[in-house]
Amino acid sequence: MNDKNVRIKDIAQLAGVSVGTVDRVLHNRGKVSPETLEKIMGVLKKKGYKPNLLARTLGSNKKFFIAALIPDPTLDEYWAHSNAGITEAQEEWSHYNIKVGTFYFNLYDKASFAKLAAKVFDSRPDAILASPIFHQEAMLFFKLCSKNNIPYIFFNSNVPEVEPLCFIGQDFYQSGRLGAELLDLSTKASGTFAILHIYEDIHNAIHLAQKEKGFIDYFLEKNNQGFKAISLDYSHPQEPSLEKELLALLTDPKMKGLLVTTSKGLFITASFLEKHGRKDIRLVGYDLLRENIEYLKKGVIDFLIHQNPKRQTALGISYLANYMLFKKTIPNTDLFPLEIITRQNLKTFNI
Amino acid sequence: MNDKNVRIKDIAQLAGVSVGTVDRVLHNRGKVSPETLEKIMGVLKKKGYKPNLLARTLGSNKKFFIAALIPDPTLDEYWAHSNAGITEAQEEWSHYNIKVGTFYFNLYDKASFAKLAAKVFDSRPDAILASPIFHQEAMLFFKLCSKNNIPYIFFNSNVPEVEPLCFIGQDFYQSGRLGAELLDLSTKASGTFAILHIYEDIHNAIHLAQKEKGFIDYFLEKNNQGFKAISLDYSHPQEPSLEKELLALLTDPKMKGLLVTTSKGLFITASFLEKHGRKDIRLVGYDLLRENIEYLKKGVIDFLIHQNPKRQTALGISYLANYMLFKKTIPNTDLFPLEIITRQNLKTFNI
DNA sequence: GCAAGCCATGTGTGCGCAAACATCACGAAT
DNA sequence: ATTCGTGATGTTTGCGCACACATGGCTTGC
Repeated sequence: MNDKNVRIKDIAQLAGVSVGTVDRVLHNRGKVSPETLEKIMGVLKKKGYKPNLLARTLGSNKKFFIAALIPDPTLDEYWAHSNAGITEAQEEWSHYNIKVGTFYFNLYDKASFAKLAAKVFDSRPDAILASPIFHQEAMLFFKLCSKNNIPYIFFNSNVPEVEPLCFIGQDFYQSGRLGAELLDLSTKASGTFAILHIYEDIHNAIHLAQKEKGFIDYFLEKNNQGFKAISLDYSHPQEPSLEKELLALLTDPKMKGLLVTTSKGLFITASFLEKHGRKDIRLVGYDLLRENIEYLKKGVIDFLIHQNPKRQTALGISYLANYMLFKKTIPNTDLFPLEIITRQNLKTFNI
Repeated sequence: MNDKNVRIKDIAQLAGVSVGTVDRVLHNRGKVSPETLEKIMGVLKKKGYKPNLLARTLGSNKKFFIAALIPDPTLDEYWAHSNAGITEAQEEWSHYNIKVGTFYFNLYDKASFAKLAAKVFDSRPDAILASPIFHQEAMLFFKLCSKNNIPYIFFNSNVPEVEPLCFIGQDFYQSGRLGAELLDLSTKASGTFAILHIYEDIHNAIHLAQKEKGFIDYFLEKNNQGFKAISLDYSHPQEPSLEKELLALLTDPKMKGLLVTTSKGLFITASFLEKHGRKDIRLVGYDLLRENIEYLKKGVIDFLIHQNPKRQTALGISYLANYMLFKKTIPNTDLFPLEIITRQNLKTFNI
């Protein structure tokens, strides 16, 4: 085969037409007779034409604007990581005429989501990356985007009803199973295991339910071996009452381990366990937040499951850029590996 | 600030010179008077000029050739993954005038490495990605490359003496510590733990030593709690003798867990444990090879540590491409996270 | 029968840059 | 004084493509 790249010019020459006609074929701009169309298509396929993407983006002097709609990173450490991923990707794609604008809503305030969504719409973005944590509000907004042909990718949580271009996140069911397994492996004895939902807001109820199902299923499969799994909800935790309830929970001498589904609930539980000196109870939870890391190092938390929020958003921007710039097809869903963090591999994740 | 990108033309205009002069400054091509140089530098800094990398690579119609020197992927599943990463990256960068040529040497044959290295050199590559598993031979060859100003990146193993542009791999010491920790966590009792080196060839002796040190150190820190760590070498394993030796090892009733440092040694050990029904001994090892995955699923292996060979090579190519194309600075070393694989998160790594 | 319209196709320009090429002034050598 | 070299600078071309624009023939309608 010929080593040189085939250009539009070459195709035109081989088909006996001008570059303009080839261009029309490549972009479906019509006004091409069926015969020449067929001829050009033939040559195109035969020579395996691949557009030079550099020249393409250079030539079409388009600017793209991506709006990122995420919770305020200053209010929550987890979202700060998401935000960092956006910043990183922004940097990376700035060369390609891609600009990213961030819109931060209040994690605890549905109304602020709706308000910001309106702002996003007003900014006339070419695409949107969002964490649609308020289901109803998100559904409304992204239906509107759909109508206006604005593509969007979701990360962290999904709203499948509005069919995003892609969902980037984790398999929560499997995540619950993993949590269960880690407790199981690190105890190697039958007993009672609990999954705790400690949250201040309801927006991630769906995740929690899925995690719970995975957790329960895992132990159900071991049912005949004396394992018992229980699930407990602590919404809107006021410190004193929560502590009393947790204490009640731990009166069960068979209690072997806890999986805490929310990252903040985790370090609350950890502090509790530490305070009461319950070293015999294994503790597993989510996310590399500062306090969780501290408790992991101390040995109060045994395993952390990492969601890689930074990579989620960076990939989201990257996908959108590729989609718009290069018409790349992107996967319908991209579920990240469930990464297990312990004391010994923590630093290798250099957070 | 002005929204528009500043171009060379703009800089030239502001400095009252022509684009040619600015170009000379940007590329250190000399022939610029000190005054104009200073003036241009000033404008450059003031306007924060950033070259349009698309236009740059388009304009300088350079082709780059990267040679990848790795063990024959058909002889070993681990290296097949490395090779897959190269293929993937090749695809990704083909648009940017970057071509990758692969050179496969025999993993068990130093001479073939030297021979292939010569071929690599003859191909006059602009850069090299290599796994320098034969220390001496690699040292010789890359000294030559160094003299000829051919940049190179190492992955998997390192030869720091020849100062590669970057080393991509894992922290083997920490990896040994992690292996120890996983055994420790999944037994929660004092006893004897062994690190086993089972290998057919000596080339990765350095890794093994580092892993061993980490392993031993971990348990040393627990010494007062009745932990004991031993290390055993089984080079050139002939199945019968190896089995006998392993059997001898397991007569110690206190034996709680094994860390096997080589991926092939791992499934040999697993088959042995399975055969003798030693379910009480925890087994930890390396790499997502087909057989290891089987034993993980069966529960014979408890944890696998993933080295992500595919991502190592893909990143290596990516680094070299960025280095040559965009003059991007790349890190001196990039140590990958130590990823822990269990039955429950295995599928989320979609190997 | 001739202008208007339209379809199929060809041509030109610019994206931002690298690099070859051109100019020009000034001083040294003949 | 004329030539030549050289350092400093300006000008042009082309990379491969998108897209606006131009052309030219052929069909309509009156």
